[in-house]
Formats: sequence, C-alpha cells, structure tokens
Amino acid sequence: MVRSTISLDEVDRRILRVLQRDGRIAVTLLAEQVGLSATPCLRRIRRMEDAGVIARYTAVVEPARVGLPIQAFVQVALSSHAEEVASAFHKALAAREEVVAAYAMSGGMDYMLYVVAADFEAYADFALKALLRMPGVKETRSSFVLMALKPPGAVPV
Amino acid sequence: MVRSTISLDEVDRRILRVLQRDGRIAVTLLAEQVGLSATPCLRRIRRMEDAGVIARYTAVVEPARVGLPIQAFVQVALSSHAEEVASAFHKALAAREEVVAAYAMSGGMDYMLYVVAADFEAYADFALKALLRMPGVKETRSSFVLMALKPPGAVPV
DNA sequence: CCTGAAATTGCCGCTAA
DNA sequence: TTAGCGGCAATTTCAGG
Repeated sequence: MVRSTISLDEVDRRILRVLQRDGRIAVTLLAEQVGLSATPCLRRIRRMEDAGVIARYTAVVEPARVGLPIQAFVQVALSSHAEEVASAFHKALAAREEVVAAYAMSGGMDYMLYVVAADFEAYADFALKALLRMPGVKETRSSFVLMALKPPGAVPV
Repeated sequence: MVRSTISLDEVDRRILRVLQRDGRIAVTLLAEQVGLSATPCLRRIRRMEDAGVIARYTAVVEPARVGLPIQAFVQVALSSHAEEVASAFHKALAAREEVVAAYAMSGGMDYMLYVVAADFEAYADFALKALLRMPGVKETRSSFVLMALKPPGAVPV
C-alpha cells in the first residue's frame, strides 16, 4: 500500500462500490458487473490496493453475536498534549483489544474511541481500571450504543 | 443470515480472527492456518455467515483517498422521541450517503453519526441544510477526525 | 485463451452420546 | 444407532499470465 494519490474514473468507483458491498466477490463476476473482462478489472483492483485506496479486506463480525453485546463510544480528554504523553497514551490504546477504533479529534474532547465488551462489568473494568489510568487521561465520557441504525457501511465513492 | 444464536469454539474464533485480518484469504490457506482441511473450514464459515456472526465481507476504502478527507462524528439530539418522528429521522438518515454509520445512543445525545465529506463546504451543507432540517432534530454537535490512531479494526473474538 | 489453483459438493469414516 | 464433524476426491469455477 503505497501512499501515492491516484485518480479514479467511473469504472474504478463502480469496482469500489461492488467490493464494499461484497468483499469476497469473484473477480470474474465483479468484472461483468462493471463491464470489463477479468484481467483489466484485476489490474484496477491491484492498482487501488497498491495506492491504499483499498486499505484491506475484512469480514464484518457482529460483536453482539460473538459475546460482546456492549458497545460504546468514549470521548477522552488528555491533561497534557506533550508529545510523550500523547504517544504513551496511543501505545496504551493500541494494547487494548476492546478498543476497536480510535481517533484523534478536534473540539472539546481529544479522542473518540469505539469500545466493545462482554458485559457492563467488563466495560466498567476497562473504563475505570484501564482507560482512566492511561497516561495523561483527564476526563472520559461514555455513551452506549442502543441500536445500530446504519451499521458501518460503504463510503460513497 | 438467520438470527439464531450459535456457539463458537476455539477453531471458529480462529477463523474469525483470520477473516477479519484478511477477508479475501483463500479458504484453502485459511484452513491450513486453523488446522483443518478446506471442507470443514468452509462449512464453519457458512455456518457463521448463516447465523449472522459474519454479517458480510467488505473492502475497507480509505475515505481520504477517494476524495472524502473530511470525517466527523456528529451527535444528534431529537426534540421528540415519538415513534413517527424517530422513524422519519431514521428514514432521512438512510437517504444520505455521507452518513456512513448511525447509532442510537444512551446518554445526553440520542444519536451518533459518522459522516464523510469532500470538503468543509460539503460538510457545512450537510450539517446546516440537511441534518438540522431533518425531522425532529433539536441539536447537533460535530467533532472532526484529525487522525485515525486505530483504524476500525478487528473485534476481539 | 490456457493452465494451475481454488471453491464447492457428494460421499465415506470416525467418535461420542 | 444416530448426530456431528472431519477428510478425500471429483467437478465446476476462478485467478492470473
């Protein structure tokens, strides 16, 4: 995955739409759907993979069905934004598997986390014993997911 | 994708870990990595697909590389929680492609959205002209993603 | 278009309730 | 003895040159 910027034409975008909908589709079928034969279609896919447009392929696992029904968004503010503090915090986040996604944010709170847990006890353990004790953490605010209206879906390309 | 609950053994969990890391891996290879032959491995995959444990497969597209560098989390509060208002709001959300994910939440704000846009103007158009005018919307609070520390990753199975 | 590899299916054997 | 699970082999379909 190289970091170059590439331009995408309408066919590339159609490929992306199909691959976001079904990441395991056979290239042969995909090619048909976008009006190409397999070879050039595969070339375009590889090109987008190499350019980092397609970061990876993944199976989308339903957390609730694998024993992780608690899902929360957690906003975190740090007390210091010194390089060492931030990078220690990043390292601490990376080490916790229940943190499925983490973003540095603009605005009042510095970070947004997406966290999964088996139950409230496990979540409380994470929030109180792990997160609040991570380097530089000043304040956290958790909101729990009640329902996914639109499960993480396709980027509009 | 049926809605039954199934139990997963350690082999199933290993399959899920591999498929989350590489959603396009060949079943043959996957089978090797989890210590099975292809046939039972594929059977387990199908079983998890049917049970909704694996919701789908997808290509993970980097928004910034397809011309959508603005990414925001938006919290939304509704002025009414009447059935009709909520469902009209859900419908309005569903119709907007820039809303990549949407959740009903506990706590102060009723919804959390993940939104992508081509630039601030497009984002402002969405926030001011679309979102604020959706049925029942009382208040919104946008935070912009500065950096993805941990890009949406694997659920710990 | 062609060749090797992968996906998928039918069938059989083993093991444990 | 039967339900559940794994493997082998044959067939169809796909990947990649």
